[in-house]
Amino acid sequence: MPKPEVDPTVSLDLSVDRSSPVPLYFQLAQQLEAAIEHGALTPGSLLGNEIELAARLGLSRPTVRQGIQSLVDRGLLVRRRGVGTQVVHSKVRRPLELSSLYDDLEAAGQRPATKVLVNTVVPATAKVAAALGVAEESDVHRVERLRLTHGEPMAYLCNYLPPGLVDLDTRQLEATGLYRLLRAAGITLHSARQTIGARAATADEAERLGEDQGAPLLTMQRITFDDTGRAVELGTHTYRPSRYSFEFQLLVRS
Amino acid sequence: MPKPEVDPTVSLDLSVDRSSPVPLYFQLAQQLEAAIEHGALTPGSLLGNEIELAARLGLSRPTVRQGIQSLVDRGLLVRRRGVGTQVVHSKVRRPLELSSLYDDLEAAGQRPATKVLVNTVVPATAKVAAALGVAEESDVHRVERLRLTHGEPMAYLCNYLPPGLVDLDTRQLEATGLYRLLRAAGITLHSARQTIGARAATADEAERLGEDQGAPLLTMQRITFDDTGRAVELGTHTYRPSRYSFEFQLLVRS
DNA sequence: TCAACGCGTATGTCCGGACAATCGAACTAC
DNA sequence: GTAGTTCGATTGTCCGGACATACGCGTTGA
Repeated sequence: MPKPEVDPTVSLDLSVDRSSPVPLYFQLAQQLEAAIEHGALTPGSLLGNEIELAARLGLSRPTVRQGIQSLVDRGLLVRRRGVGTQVVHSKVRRPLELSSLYDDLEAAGQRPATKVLVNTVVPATAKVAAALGVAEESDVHRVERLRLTHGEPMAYLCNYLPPGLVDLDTRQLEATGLYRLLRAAGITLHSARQTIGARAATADEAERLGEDQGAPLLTMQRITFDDTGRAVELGTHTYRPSRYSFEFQLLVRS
Repeated sequence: MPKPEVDPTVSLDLSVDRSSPVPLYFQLAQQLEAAIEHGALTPGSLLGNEIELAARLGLSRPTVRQGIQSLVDRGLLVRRRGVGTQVVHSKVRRPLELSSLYDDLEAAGQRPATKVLVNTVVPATAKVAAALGVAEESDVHRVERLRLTHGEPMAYLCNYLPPGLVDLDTRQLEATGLYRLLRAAGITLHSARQTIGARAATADEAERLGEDQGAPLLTMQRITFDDTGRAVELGTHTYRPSRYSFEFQLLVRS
């Protein structure tokens, strides 16, 4: 008879600090995530039922459920009625977030450099005005930047922002990403609408990015909204495909 | 004095059916979503506090919160402590889901056509074996398809699947999408890892898609996992950028 | 005039319990 | 041996309440 197929129920030592300002369900979620990351909770292993887990931690079941649910929402755990909660196999880790190119690169340890080519105020064209929800011909910020890694150009970024939102200092733009400036200005980013495509480089684009005319470029257009629904940024970016591609994880909305 | 900036608190007639098998919180969520879609709840309007809403519906506050939370998770509502819950402005609607090209096109009313070029079993190369988590040289399905819209080729799709998962009938593959076949086979899709890039077309690719050699192509690689963590599909797709681009919405994970 | 304070209000967190729905496996009957 | 049934285990849904926390705004004080 072969060895049983059922994954073992793992029992690990969890604890919560009731004097901490961190919510209890969040403490639990953090510890579970750490246990998964660290390997204490192996893929496929069952988590043990919620009732007993709550008793062991001195928490109520709703609190335990809330903690588990947050990890389910992020794809780390799967619940099955009548079976239990188990750790998902494989490298299912960080799902897609709304992030800036700068943060992505920095997270990858690339130390990106930015060169601001243009930082002015211009009258909005019809398309820009429609995207940002402002009047045509009204003033908007226009920022053009070149993003470099290892001294080589990687992307050309053109952004429009409505006026009065944030102070666009060229030095700050070169030291950090646009999203950080927006967040630092008290803007709560909420969502974005993106389009990713490809096309051949024009002469100008080729020149800027160090490619040949007609070379394939990866393009991305994005409108970002804050939590009041205002459009706070319109970006038109072109990337050198040899140096950049979009990687992300998707979760099924169940 | 200008007219007040505060958005009005909208009161609409909601009701739940306790004899329905549909969960109460879900009924509430559906009705709220319908009200938003229909325009009864206008962007920016407050939803009214949860306590009173619960009382009006004869529900408990946790149930009402669960219903509201599901819409918050989908980006339709925003909660503010001390303020209330309000409808998000703008066209922030469907966030990114794990979907198939076929479903996307059909949802857009395109009626896609599929031509199966290859449908065989081949020994797995090192890369395919690593992606699918099977032994090198073991048998895997290989499917090559051409996706057409309006009689014109739009994408070339090459997929590998582990054996024994699903019966890959060529006729079915031409009538529907691969994801539907997987779901119909009882497989619960969970997540996918994607990479989107661009490159110049090779002679073969140009031939297949009706482009010139060296023309820019949009590329997508995807490994799809089911809820047990198994890799169930590896896809390598190339798209004609003049006929297809990736559009989606991102939500900030707060 | 303007800044600091306090209050009301709404959501955030947490509790303890109850019953229903579903899954898997052991058991039973044919 | 096989198919159908029963049953235990576990999550799903729902309730009613309690206190904490943060935001907006009016009031107060300098």
